Formats: sequence, C-alpha cells, structure tokens
Amino acid sequence: MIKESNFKNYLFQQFELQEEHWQKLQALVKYQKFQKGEFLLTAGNICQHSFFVEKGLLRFYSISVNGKEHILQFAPENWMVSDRSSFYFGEPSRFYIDAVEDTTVVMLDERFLKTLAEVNVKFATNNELLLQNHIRHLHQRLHSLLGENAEERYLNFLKLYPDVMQRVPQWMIASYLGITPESLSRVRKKMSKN
Amino acid sequence: MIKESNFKNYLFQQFELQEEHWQKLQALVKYQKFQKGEFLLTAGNICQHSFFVEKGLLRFYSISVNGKEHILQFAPENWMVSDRSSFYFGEPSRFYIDAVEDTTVVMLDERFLKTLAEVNVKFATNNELLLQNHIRHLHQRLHSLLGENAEERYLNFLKLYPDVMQRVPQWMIASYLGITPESLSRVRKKMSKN
DNA sequence: AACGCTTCTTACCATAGATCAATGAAAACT
DNA sequence: AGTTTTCATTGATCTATGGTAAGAAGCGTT
Repeated sequence: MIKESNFKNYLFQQFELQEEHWQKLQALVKYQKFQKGEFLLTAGNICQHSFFVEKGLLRFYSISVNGKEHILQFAPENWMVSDRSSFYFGEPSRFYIDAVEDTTVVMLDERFLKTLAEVNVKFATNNELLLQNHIRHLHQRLHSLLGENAEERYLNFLKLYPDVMQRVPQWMIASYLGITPESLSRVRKKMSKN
Repeated sequence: MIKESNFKNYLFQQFELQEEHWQKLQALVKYQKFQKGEFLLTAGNICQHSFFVEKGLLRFYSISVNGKEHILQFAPENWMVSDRSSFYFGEPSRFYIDAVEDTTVVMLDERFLKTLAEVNVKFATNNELLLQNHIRHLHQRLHSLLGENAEERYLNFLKLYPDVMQRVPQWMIASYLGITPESLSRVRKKMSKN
C-alpha cells in the first residue's frame, strides 16, 4: 500500500482537500501498474477513466488511415490524461493511450470523481479550470502547427516538456511534432551547428 | 428591439430556459452590430465577452511572427466564439476576432453568465458540455493537421462548415487549413478533375 | 463606363520535409 | 556474450506545398 503519493499531494494542493475527506476517497482510488508498451485505451473502446500518472510516462495518440501515429500529448508524473470526450459523452474513442515507460497510474473513474465533487466544493470549479487550461494548451498547439516550421515547433516542445526529451525515443517526438524521425534528426543537426 | 432571436431560441432549446427567466436576463443581453472587418478582440487585450452570432460570420485567428494569419475557428450563425482562456483567466489574449461579414452578435459578459447560472441549473452542466465539445473538436483538428494532407483537410472543412465555403474568400479557408491560397486553388483544381 | 481593389487562377521555380536505403550504435532478449 | 531488434544518422532523391509574378474576373465607387 502506498502511504504518500503524488496524487494525494496533488489533491491537497490543487483542491485543498482535507485529511478526513481523503480517508473517504482513498477506498475509491485504484493504483495500477502498466508495463512499457501496455495499453490503457485503444480506439473503438469507451474511455472509463482519467489517468493520473504517479510515476512513469504515458502517451496519447491517434493513428491515421495510412497507419501513422500522431502523438497529441505526453503525460509524465503529475499529469493527467484521458480521452475526455469518450469519457464524458460515453462514445467510442478514436485514440490510444499507452505506457512509454513502466508506469504507475491512479485510475479515476466516474464514481471517484462524483464523490470528490460531493466532498470538495473546490473541485467543481477547479474542474472547469482544468478544462479551460486544456483548451488554452490546444489553442497554442494549433497555432504552432499552423504557423511554425519544424525547428520552431521542436523548440516549443522542449520548453513544454523539458525532461521528456531524455525519456522517449526521438521518433516519438517527431510524431508529436508532425514530422518524420529523419527530419527531426536533421533539424537537430542543423541546430547543433549554431 | 429584437423580439425573437436565435440567441433566445438557443437558450430555450439548449438550457430549457423558462420565459420568466428570460425576462430577467434580457436586460443583461446586449446586441451589437459589427461591420465587415471590425474587430471584436485584438491580441494584447483581455477578452471580456463570449460572442454569440445572431447573424453574420466571425473568425477567430492568430498572427504569427512573420505576419501571417492562422484561422482557428469560424463562427457563423448560432455559433459561439471567445478567447476562453483570456476571458476565464483574465489574461491578455494572443488572438483576434473580427467580422467577416456585417454581423450582429450577442455580447455575453461575466455578469450575464453568472446570472444565467443562478437562474438556470442546467446551464452549469451544459457549460461543461460546451467545454468538452470544444476539446473534442480541437482534438479532431489536431489529428487532421498532424495526419492529413491539404486535400483531406479541405474535405474535412467542407463537412464541418458546409455553408462557410460560399461566404468567405478562399484565402481565409487556406488560412484555416494551414496552406497558401495558391495551394488551395491547385487542390481544388485537381479535385474538380475527378 | 472607368477606375481601383480584392480575389482567384495559372505558370514557373524554390524549398521544407518525406521517402528510401544503408550504416552503425544502442538496447533488449536469449 | 552473442543475437536480434530498435533507434539515430546520413545521403540521394522525390513530392507536396510555398513563393513570385502575371493576368483575368469580379465588385464597389465615382
């Protein structure tokens, strides 16, 4: 059993959760380990959880008709990831989530979130904050894809995920940037010359 | 004074608003006309409203360092548009909103939304629905930009905004797709041959 | 009708990034 | 340790899209 967890800290800090309420909630919290490469969600299925990353690294991606993967989001420690639409609307997902490293996640299901909302007033408002943040982030990403070249997008990536670079193969970063691994290699080479 | 409005219908249908409550709210609703080309929001300013389009057409876009515009969203009749992040977090926007046609909008400020939330329970939950929808839409857009070529993205556009094609210059559509007007012209030519 | 302005198209050439193929290095597996 | 698989790099070539420039068509204004 885990005594202290990133997740608990997260709840206490973000939502000012009280110790007594944590006791209630704890029973609903399920920790689960995924090995590198294991899937947490695959296209066609309904996403039943939000995943909070205790330790490790997840990726959220789609696969297009030609079979290529496109990473929309990385989730290292203390990040949350989920196919919100599938979860919220109960519709089959078009996305995949899998573990880039061996990863421990907190599985948050509807029941947990409902209880959290009952117990903790701040959660409801903070939930909106999370959604708003998500939208802001997606807007930036769109702007980046529409208006920047590969090198600029790569620099953006490094700013947003300072440590992820060290932890994932380069081809995943290329997939996040929307270019091929070869192109990313060339971009990096060119950059290192200056 | 406007007797019937798209906005009223929208509230009644989406939120099952009652006539009595509408009376209360009406005082807080400000209709405003913008001429073609007029700005509703410019970068650097804080977005104070959500804009509901009664009649006309708005665009939501950013401008990148090289001076090029990138349209993130169109908003024809019955659509809502706003820089949510700027509005919600009270921070300066990086985006622009202007009128593509002469447009009548309903200006929704914080006070209105607060009152609506008090009067109408369903609004709070439906507000989350709107946010979730927005995120779903942005995810699709990202997938499209990461995984599809210009022609495929153009077809997506036509599906999403069936009538906008007729109403805006082609260069705006190109800007939405992330290509140049010349390229869009060529894509269309190629498509018309088949 | 004539003018200017914006939009769209087309031709020609340029370029960023893709594709294909080969190699070596590193990691994972037995 | 040796074998296999994955990953990163690099060169050669290709392709989709960009850039430039010119002309044609449309539209609003006078």
